[in-house]
Amino acid sequence: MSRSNPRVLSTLERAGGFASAQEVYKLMQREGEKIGLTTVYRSLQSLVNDKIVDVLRRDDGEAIYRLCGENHHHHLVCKSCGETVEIEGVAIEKWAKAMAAEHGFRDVGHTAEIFGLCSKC
Amino acid sequence: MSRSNPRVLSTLERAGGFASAQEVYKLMQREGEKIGLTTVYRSLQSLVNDKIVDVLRRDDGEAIYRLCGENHHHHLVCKSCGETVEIEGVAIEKWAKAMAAEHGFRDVGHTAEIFGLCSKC
DNA sequence: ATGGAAATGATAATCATTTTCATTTGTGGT
DNA sequence: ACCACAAATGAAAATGATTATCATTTCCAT
Ligand SMILES: [Mn+2]
Ligand SMILES: [Mn+2]
Ligand SMILES: [Zn+2]
Ligand SMILES: [Zn+2]
Repeated sequence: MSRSNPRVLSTLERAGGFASAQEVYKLMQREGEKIGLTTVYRSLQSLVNDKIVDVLRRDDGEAIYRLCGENHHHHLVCKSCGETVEIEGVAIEKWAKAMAAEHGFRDVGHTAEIFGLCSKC
Repeated sequence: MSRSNPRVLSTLERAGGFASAQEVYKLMQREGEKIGLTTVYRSLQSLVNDKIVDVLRRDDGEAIYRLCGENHHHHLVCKSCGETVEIEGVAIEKWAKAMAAEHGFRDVGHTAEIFGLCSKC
């Protein structure tokens, strides 16, 4: 495994919201940064692995990345326009713990996403 | 636009759960059905359009389809041995609806998985 | 300086999905 | 039956993101 190239993270920060690997790459090129597409992919994957960035998918399937808040949260995503709301999951946390306990599981993590149509769509 | 080939829907029903276009296609071939991959894609898209089928994406980006309204469940998976328990998610259902309402989302679906170590591992 | 490990990036390979387009099939009128 | 025309079909090629290879470069500890 490789470590994340700091310039990739810096570019993603500057990008503001979500950006795909291809977009981050093009951005860096426009700004004169010398970097390979492969390294951009590797760095973003590494950042996701370290839970420093979130990854989701556009409707067309392209993966998009964005800086993640430091606390654990879940997502409410619009299927149509991609608008994303980070939501709290107190109920989910309890549910996950209860289910794990009930079936004798330990060291559990969980994933939970809600998707639908936002008010604008 | 084209209409959905009924054999595709029938196959997706028989698959029971999620299945990708490629999987539906292979399933039909194995069962001796004569159909083209293109028609499978077109039919699934049409079914999604008509809200007869839900579509979401696997981690690897492949689109997976399932019948709408099919009573879904969630999974508790052991990271070590792979043992899987199907669990109820009443708390999750409520949480998803509440979050959606709070943020003005409609027609929402959700995914939720719990993973950890089972009692044997 | 030197050797090995890690990082890099150009290139090729993968693979799901979409596009083309020629052919087949269905339908309705005569 | 015959014809005209629209819809459906599917083989083949194109697309495009992501991943795998692998030779080269950069780091780093000794
Ligand atoms: Mn997030
Ligand atoms: Mn549920
Ligand atoms: Zn929206
Ligand atoms: Zn186990």
